[in-house]
Amino acid sequence: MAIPRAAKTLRRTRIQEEKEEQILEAALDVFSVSGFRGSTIDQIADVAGMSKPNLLYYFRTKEAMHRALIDRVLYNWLEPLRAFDAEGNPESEIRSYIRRKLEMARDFPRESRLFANEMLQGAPHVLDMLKGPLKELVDEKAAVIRAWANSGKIAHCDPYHLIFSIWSTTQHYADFDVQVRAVLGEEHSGDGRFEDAARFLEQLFINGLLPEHARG
Amino acid sequence: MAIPRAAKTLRRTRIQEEKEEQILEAALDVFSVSGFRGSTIDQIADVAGMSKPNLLYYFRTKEAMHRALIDRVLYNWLEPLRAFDAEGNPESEIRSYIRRKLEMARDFPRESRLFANEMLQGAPHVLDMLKGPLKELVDEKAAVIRAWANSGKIAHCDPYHLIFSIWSTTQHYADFDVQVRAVLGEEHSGDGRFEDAARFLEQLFINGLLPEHARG
DNA sequence: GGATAATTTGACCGATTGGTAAACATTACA
DNA sequence: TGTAATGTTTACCAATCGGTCAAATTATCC
Repeated sequence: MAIPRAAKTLRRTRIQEEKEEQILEAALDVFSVSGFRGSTIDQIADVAGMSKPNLLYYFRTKEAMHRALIDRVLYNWLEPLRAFDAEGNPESEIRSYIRRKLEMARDFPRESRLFANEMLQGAPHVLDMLKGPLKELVDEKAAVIRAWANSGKIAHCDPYHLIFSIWSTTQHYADFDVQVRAVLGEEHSGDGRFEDAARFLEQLFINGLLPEHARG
Repeated sequence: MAIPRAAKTLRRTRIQEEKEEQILEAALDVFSVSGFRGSTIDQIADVAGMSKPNLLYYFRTKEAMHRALIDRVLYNWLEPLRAFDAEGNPESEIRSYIRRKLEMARDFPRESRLFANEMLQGAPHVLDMLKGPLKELVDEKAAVIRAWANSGKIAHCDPYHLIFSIWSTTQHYADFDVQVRAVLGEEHSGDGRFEDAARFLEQLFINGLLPEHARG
């Protein structure tokens, strides 16, 4: 007789690890394209290559699947911002933050779209995280940027909007990938496009933030 | 006896104009949040304050509603880019393009989210428009920007990525509004936030594109 | 006012939705 | 190897989905 699913968490079997992994991978595929409401359990089961009830054996509801997926993806998503270092040199810190965010957009576009979908819907599942941990992290990094500006290392600017603009420009290449491809033409895809974007954005932000005394 | 709906387009009555307007307004509300798949006709009918069959009297399918909505919204959406003037002065053209896009994000956030949703899903309903009219328009404006760079009026840069970055930074304030609000705190909403964003972005793009000879 | 066209509604349809129950199959472990 | 725990499947459910239909209502125009 099957044990009530609440007990499942007491000891995790090999099969549990594998199947949950498999399911979340499929869920990422589906949720990142259609959002929560637009995705169906059947779709996810299809992609995961298992039956719907089997899927529901591991995650009791669609909600639970979505929550598990977001939890698992969230931590890594904020890693680049966490790595942003107050002790470092502003130019190289900003440069490598842009690089890292751009690499994530290239290597984890589904994760980017998952969040974008969530934002468009008003962040019903992650609002607390935005107002809590995310805000705190951004506040901390904004203070760093402000200190750089005050000591003349970069131009005076609103650090929050600077962070927003790095987020938006880099994530754009994941979230609006279709549009970027349509406008540039298919020939400009792959690494060339990535390098062009990186070069442009670094130029934009580095020159855009050059301290006042460094301009003519 | 009701006339076949195909004949409806021959002569449009007052009621038709009003109701179609009412429906598209409601559809914008719903589609912009949940995307095409995630939205239901019942939801839209609810918001529009009319019965589902009545709604389907004006638009025969959900698809038809969505198409009509996108058609209606598209033209205005590209207006700022169309207004981008080759004859003008680069700095003021870029400045006012940013302004205009930011105003649209502020005044028409639902329209912005409608497109964002469409992009995330791979643009199933507007791909031809992206590859056709949009690409042509962007190609044209990119040539203008390139000419400005070649004549030393602005720094050399990839004009396509410049356009992408203006799109993404400005639309971010509509599409990721929840996140922006969560991070800035509710007190920083309204026009103050808009002005801060405009100031920051103008600074970023104007300084970021300052021609090489104008830097120290 | 009456005829006619346009609009609106309630009742309904088959397909799909999220989710369940229980029988069945497999695994882990003594 | 036996058996209890774990995993999988088939069949199913009520609710919701996109959409139809015919009857009822309202607007238009002579």
